Amino acid sequence: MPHVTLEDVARAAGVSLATASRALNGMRVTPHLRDRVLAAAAQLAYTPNAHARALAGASHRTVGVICHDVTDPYFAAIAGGVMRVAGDNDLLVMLASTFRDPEREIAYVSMLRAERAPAILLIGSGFEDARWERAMEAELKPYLDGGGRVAVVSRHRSLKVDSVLPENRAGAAAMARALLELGHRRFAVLSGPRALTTVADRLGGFRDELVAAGVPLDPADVVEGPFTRDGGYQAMTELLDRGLDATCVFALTDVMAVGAYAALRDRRLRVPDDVSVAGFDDIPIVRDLAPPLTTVALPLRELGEKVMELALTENAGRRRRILRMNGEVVVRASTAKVNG
Amino acid sequence: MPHVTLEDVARAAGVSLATASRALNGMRVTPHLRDRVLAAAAQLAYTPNAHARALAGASHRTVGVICHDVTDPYFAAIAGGVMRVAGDNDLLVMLASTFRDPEREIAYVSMLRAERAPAILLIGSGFEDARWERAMEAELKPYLDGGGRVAVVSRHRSLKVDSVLPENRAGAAAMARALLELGHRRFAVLSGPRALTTVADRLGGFRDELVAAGVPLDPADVVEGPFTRDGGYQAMTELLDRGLDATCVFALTDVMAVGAYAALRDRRLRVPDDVSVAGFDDIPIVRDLAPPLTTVALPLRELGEKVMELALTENAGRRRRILRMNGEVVVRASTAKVNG
DNA sequence: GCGCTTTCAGTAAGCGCTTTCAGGATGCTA
DNA sequence: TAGCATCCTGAAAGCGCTTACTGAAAGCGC
Repeated sequence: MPHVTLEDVARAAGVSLATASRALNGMRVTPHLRDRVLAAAAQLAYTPNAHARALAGASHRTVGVICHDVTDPYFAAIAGGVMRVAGDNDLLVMLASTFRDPEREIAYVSMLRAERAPAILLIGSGFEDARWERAMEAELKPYLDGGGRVAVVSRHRSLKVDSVLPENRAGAAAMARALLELGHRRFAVLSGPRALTTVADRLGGFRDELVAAGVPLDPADVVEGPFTRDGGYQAMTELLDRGLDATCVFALTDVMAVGAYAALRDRRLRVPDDVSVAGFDDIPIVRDLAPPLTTVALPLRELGEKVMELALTENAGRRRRILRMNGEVVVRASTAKVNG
Repeated sequence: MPHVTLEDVARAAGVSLATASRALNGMRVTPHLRDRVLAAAAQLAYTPNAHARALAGASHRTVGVICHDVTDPYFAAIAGGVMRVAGDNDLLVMLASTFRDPEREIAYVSMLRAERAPAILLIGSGFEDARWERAMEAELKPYLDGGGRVAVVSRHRSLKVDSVLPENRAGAAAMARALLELGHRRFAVLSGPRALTTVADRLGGFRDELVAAGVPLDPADVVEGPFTRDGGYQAMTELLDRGLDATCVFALTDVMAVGAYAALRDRRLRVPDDVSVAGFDDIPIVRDLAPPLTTVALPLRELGEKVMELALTENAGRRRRILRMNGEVVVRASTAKVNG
């Protein structure tokens, strides 16, 4: 037989469907009957069909989390925070990775809509792409209208939903200040794809602060690569091939900084003796690198906890709530003082 | 209005429910009508209710993956492989983390059963616990009988399902040989919880090989801690507090080795000059540590790809298939030669 | 032009569950 | 003991969709 159904249980217990349902859901039922139902259910290894249940109106407890890549420690850390809060609220979490494909991202939202997930969390930088924005809005609008809840980390341009924003711009500016303080005057940046809002913010914040201090950042000193370890490796290698002039390299994410470390090691260059390196995010691993990485510490787990909480909290007024989360520069051994 | 239903679409298009359904599912329908249906659907931002659809018998495409902790690079890497294959097969992946809680693991299986997921993948070491085994079996049996597919990575004791097994025992033995080869004779082991099958296998393989070479491993030299970075840190610290006698420390996982590095650094001890360190798994980050870690390289992504493939392939005979995956010792700079 | 097959839209029967509604016991008040 | 409120149980109506099954229209050979 393909599946044990509630009807089987009811029949085995000699009660009606309604009674069986009530017994299983803990509503008032004569103890005598309740026991018979539970026993029958256990005996038949009955598992209610979640779809039928959802269809029949019972609310379900699986929230969706969409990020670029769970494999990336940045997202893993945030996801960890989300799962903590979800666990406390007896929710199950469904993690999806888009691998930075806007199409796939929208496909996932669509499928979560279809599943009637009570909440959808979008983690990670949005795309600066009008077409994408419109498509996303088209998916989200009816979902929200249908009572769905949406909250996002770090994408803000147009989406009118609750969000928690890492202070990318301010964090990058603070990093610029810290590095200037150490005496650096010639910088290079390992950047990610320009289409990501995070890139625009971090790069802009860094550059503006330098410029404000009278230290220009030549566009040629900004090398672009994928937001991955290998992207960092490539970008750093490219910089090296051109003949590195900078005393300090700022990677827009820690993951890229890891790649940069490897590229430098392959060239027998030492950090920070030959060149200083700084990152952004403070993913857990960077304090275990040699040397430990100077970076902007974002409270990643907390970001995750906050979005989940935002999505959980009723927001009747339907006004967008924004939580700004500060990053803090943590100077570790990867950045050296330079004698001006 | 809460939700646009197929009926709304059908009415708007002036056709019957059946026709609307067929048009949306790409079955033969007069082009004229088909267009009207599609237009209506688009106009109303219609999304089919996945639950209703599943209930009505359409197969659904979300497989469940259960692991201990997605945040751990080991699982993240395997999950990456799973998602690759799933993506190629147009499947969505639902990732769940149990945080090593057997209860929660069973709860997730139960809920995936309820969702009628076409496949469930269990990633990671099983628990050596008869009660757990029985409960798990009780969940899995009816699921399999109902046509569900199950495949696992690295738990083998009792579960009668397709599995891909990292050669933990052989890998650990090979590591022992490699380390003996380097001249080491006094070892310490950073171990995980004994209840995990992986621990038993790796520790056993390592110890047996040493013993075979006439090098005993005193139980006091095996320190147990959680299978985490902090677990490694603690265990290493404990070892150091006792007065480290070994020339080489073998961490049962790379993640623990990372913690060990930190503990050693805090004591101003150098790897490998003061002590050699080896790990197991070859998670991506370890080649970026300083020094790069000697470890047993498991093809993690591939493990993930294989389980997903196992689950996808029909296995009519219902005979358990086992894929054994070899690990290979990769000697990097964290282990030094010792002059015997 | 007649009976045949073929094509395609519509009708209706569920999928398995929750929940409203109605009715039969039961227990209480007077 | 009659009369009413209280509790439970069971019957039945969907939730939104897919998919036989039905039947009308159209195409074909003779």
